[in-house]
Amino acid sequence: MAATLQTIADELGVSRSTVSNAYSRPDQLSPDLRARIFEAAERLGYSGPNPTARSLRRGKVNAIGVLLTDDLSMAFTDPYAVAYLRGLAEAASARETSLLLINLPKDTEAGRRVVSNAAVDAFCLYCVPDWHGALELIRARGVPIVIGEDPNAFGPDAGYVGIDERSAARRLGEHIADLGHTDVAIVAHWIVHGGVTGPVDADPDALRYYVTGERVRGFRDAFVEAGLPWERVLLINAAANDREEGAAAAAHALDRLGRATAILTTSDVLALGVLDALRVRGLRPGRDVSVTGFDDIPEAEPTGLTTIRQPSVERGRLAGEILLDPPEDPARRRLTLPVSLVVRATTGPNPAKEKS
Amino acid sequence: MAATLQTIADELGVSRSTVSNAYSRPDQLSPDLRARIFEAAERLGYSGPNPTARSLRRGKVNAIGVLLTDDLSMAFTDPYAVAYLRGLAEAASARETSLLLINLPKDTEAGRRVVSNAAVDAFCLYCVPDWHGALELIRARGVPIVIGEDPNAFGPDAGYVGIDERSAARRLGEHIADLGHTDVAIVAHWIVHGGVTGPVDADPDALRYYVTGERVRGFRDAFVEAGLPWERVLLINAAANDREEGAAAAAHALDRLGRATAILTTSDVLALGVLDALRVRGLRPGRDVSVTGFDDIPEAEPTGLTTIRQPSVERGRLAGEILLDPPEDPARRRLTLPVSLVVRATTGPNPAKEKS
DNA sequence: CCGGCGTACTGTATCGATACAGAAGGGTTC
DNA sequence: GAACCCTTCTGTATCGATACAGTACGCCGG
Repeated sequence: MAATLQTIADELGVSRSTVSNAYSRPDQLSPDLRARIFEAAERLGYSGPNPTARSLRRGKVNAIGVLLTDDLSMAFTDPYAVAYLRGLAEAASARETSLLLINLPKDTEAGRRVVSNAAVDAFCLYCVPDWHGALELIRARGVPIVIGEDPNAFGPDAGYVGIDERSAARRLGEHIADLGHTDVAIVAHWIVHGGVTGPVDADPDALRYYVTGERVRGFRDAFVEAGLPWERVLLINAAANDREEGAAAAAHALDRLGRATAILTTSDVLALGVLDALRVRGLRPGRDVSVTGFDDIPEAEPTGLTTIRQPSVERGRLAGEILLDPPEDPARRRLTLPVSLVVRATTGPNPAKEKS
Repeated sequence: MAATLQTIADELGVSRSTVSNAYSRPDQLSPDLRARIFEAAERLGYSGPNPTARSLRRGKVNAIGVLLTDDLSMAFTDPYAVAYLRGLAEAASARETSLLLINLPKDTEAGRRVVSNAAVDAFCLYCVPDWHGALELIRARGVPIVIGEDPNAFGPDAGYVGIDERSAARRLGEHIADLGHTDVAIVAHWIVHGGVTGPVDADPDALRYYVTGERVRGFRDAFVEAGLPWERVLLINAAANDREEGAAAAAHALDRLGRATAILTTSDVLALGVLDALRVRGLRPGRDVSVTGFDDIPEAEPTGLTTIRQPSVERGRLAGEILLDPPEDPARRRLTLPVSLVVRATTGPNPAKEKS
């Protein structure tokens, strides 16, 4: 039988309230009595108020829920996710709040149980597949939410910290078009969910995964404006957002007649894989084949990768701040952050044109 | 005023217990009534039992606490930590349990508050500095604990999943000694806590940080046995366990008269930094200077790093299993896992001897 | 017609704390 | 000496659920 406030109260012949005050409101009792309470607590093996009971009474648990999809290694492995979580953890930590990492199982019923049982003050959704059934339950929980992707996923009540994915991608597309490339491939994660890595024929307006959809549409915007027919663009699905899949996807663009001279990707990690594929084939990035990424992860700079720089850590930090110190002004709970195009060595003029 | 079980009960004229059963024990009521309860819940905006109240009553919160030191980026950035956390998350997730990442602030008082407020069923300590004041509070909480480093830190009641750090390091030391090296430097993290990167004069028997202490002592064991006087070994402190500090530390061993021909490190990450430092100076790893790591992180293999392979993911997974499904047999709650020496290209014979 | 049993639901105690109104006691002020 | 205040503590209501014993009732066998 573990000691509770009452145990200590009985031991000293004071009220339970007083013992509670000793821990939570030291100004409400004399220092002398407080010291005696702590001494008795120590003696009886009481280590302070039960966090669960306290949370119930206070209506606050000091935790933010972070949902991870079934592939949870990504949360720790993907450099963008790592940066985002770091920002979030910083904001939370500054407010004495912890992060509850919730792994969302594939099984919907189990997913609902896990979400229902999560004692949190708020949820931060930063890359949950939009189609997962547990999302609706999260909204029903009625706790504050910040999302990091589709600004419309949860309606205007949810906070939002994101970037203009589409126009950012468009800038990459324009850069490639300006360099004269006409044989272009796009390597994108989750064009089709649950699919394999390889070329797909998909309508950019009908992609389910928001981020990929917007980025692909942004690429198309640029190409269409540059007069490059969309039908000529090779769309390649990557089954996972990692380096290996990036390399595997690139193979489909490189080992064919009419090899692509430019490969755009939806993330730096995929782009690094594409570069691996080039290296294996003895192709020079930026000369034989141009490659672009997205995110500007730390590895992008030493690699010379042309990419979009986005404030990943900042996105996480701001999400945390919006959840824990919600700004009065609703407009300040929905932020679109600026990005910039970083041109490095992996992009260059279309070699086919140079010759002519 | 949010809806509770009582709201639903009143609406339908049934008892609160019955509504509770609808959610938690479907076999206790007729399917028909259960459906009506869910319908009413939907209508009144009730999203299921409050997790905090449920946790209080059940005495279980379905969460494992993971403490991170103030430098929390490490938890996401350090490859060993990432692997460990992944294993832990897998074990937890399989049991519908979440991970509560608790950032331990530098300020001891705030640290105690955060630990006290953490609603968890168990704690997993995998790299908390041994000297942090909040540790004692964790033990006082009386919840199950598994530690991943110093097996004696919490007494025999705590679970333990680790490796024999000292004998593992000894094998690296023997390997280096066998190759004939006599000018040896050791780059180690946290030889002195809060210190700067650079040579230090420290007694291996008096190091506070357990892992570093054991590994350094293991190196010494090997050297002493090989007849290499410990006084000749250059000990270099790395202020952080990252690549940059590894490179900075290596500079102290390379830019001096009587340059080291072998540099042992306490982690692969540091070793990668040492290799960076060699590259900058045009020195060939395994030829001009031998380098060893520790952990066998994914990057070690392509780099050709000689290191100790340890089961990082497995350590996390087993820790989670011990916490969530404690084996009856106490011996099975304290595991020392095997490691192996992986010799690759970064170690080779002492070039000074070859010449003669 | 009675005992026994299974199903469906109810009622109360309880988990371990905090909030808040109130009371006791001593000291000031006019 | 009455009115008032401050400090220090007390007592009760409450947070939102679950556990468990108990009740009501229909059904079956004998």
